[in-house]
Amino acid sequence: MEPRQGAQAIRRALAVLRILAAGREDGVPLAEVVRATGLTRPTVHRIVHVLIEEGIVERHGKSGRYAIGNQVPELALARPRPSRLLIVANPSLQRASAEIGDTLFLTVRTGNDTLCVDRRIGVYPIQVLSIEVGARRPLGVSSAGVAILAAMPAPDARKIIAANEKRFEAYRTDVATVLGEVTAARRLGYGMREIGLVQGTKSISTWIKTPDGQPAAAMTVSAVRTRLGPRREQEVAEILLREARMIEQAIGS
Amino acid sequence: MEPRQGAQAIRRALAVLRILAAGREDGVPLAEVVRATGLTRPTVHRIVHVLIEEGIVERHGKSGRYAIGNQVPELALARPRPSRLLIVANPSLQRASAEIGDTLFLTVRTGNDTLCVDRRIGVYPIQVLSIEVGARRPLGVSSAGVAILAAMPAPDARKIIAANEKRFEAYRTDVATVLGEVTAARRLGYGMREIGLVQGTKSISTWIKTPDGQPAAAMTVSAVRTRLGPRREQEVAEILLREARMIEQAIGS
DNA sequence: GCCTCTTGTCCATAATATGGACAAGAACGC
DNA sequence: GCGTTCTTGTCCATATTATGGACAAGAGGC
Repeated sequence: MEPRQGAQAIRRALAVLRILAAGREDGVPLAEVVRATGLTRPTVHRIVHVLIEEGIVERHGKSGRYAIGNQVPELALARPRPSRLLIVANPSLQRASAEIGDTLFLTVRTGNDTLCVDRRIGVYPIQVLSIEVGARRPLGVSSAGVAILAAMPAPDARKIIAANEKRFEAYRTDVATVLGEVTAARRLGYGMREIGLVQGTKSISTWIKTPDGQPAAAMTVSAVRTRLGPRREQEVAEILLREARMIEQAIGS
Repeated sequence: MEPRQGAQAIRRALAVLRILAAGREDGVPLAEVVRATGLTRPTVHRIVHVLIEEGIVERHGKSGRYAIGNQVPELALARPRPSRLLIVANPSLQRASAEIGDTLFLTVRTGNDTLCVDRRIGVYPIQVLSIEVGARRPLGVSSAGVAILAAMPAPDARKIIAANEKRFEAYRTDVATVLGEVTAARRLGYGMREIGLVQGTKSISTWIKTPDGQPAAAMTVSAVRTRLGPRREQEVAEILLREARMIEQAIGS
């Protein structure tokens, strides 16, 4: 798969779109897109404004930030069915959520990003709700991303981490830290972050591989840190690992 | 709004995507994309294959057809909320569906296309179900498209019809026919097709305008032709017109 | 007022996307 | 089998297109 050429502009436009997607409803300022993509400002400006004319991007009146526009969900309607993963993961999420009681996430890999595609609220009265379906982050900044990186061949993981370098700053991390976390996750057998993206939370993630051995998703539990001591971390990890293996089975069949 | 330049390739890629979206799950053969966009084959080929590498387009193994890929719904997750129109139209659709009993559609305009965004099945035992949420067609080939064209200034409508010319052939119609239907719809006050896209069906559509006077959507009833004689056509049209006005009110407030 | 941040625009230039021409595969008829 | 007519895929010289340095103009802080 040597990169086909003659379409630089299209690839750049898509890179811009993926950064804008990470900004969700609020959008992203132009300068941030410039930073994250490494493109020059005139180029990003031109791309973004053409995409606005085409209805693919919107500009928020007040803030001037750029966000994914209306036409993207319209194009998405061409694919009506929910993904196979979402269907086969459903019973596992149900079970694990009931057993654990804390917030559960299903996160997929898409390019160099993680994307939260499902969330289950548990029964415990304190729940970490900051991450929503649709949340998108560079691979490496969340425990789910660390888990997915840990499950792939080290050179591939390193490549992705290097590609995301420019975006790490916005999440207050860096290449060295991420590499360390990935190594730790490989040793542990699951991804973990003592300091979640939200203050005072802790997350545990297991990876889910497709039949060809590539990690495609992660299952994550997030809770206030005090609820995930060493003992309970072990318990939760075992449940997640068990369900992850079941989902892998279900994908295969 | 003079078209900004320096992004021909991006605009072309989007034109390709919109054609692919009309093909839904089944996708569209390359030759058809070439026809519909008016681009040359090498250009379309290059664009489509770059989009495949980027995950925006997929190729169906068996048929070799090209279709909207996984990443499009993934990008769409960045916009979680359903559109305002869908929310405010809900009670009207409910009411009209109950009153009429035949299948009801809500269709929006997106660029030069119509896009079905909601469908309600009625109580009558024979229902026209061939059009699904996500169905996308050139403006002019469905009664909803005719209604929307009829509700806009004649020069704008003519421009769109001309732009869609190359795509009409696939739907067995042409510019002259569409122009005739639009004129008829203007006179009637609603759009109508004695011969629906599906054999033996008939459709009636009313337009819905935004506060600025631009038609943004249409509400359609489709039924087997025998169920929509002149008398009932009148009745159904009155209900649709009443509800369309109510939706317009609701959008404004 | 000044400074620093952002976004927006211009235009000469180089690099990029273009499409004519050619090739190969698939489906059909005979 | 062979010819015909579809389709899709590839090459590469060319000119058109996208690029980005430089400059400008707002917006906000102090």
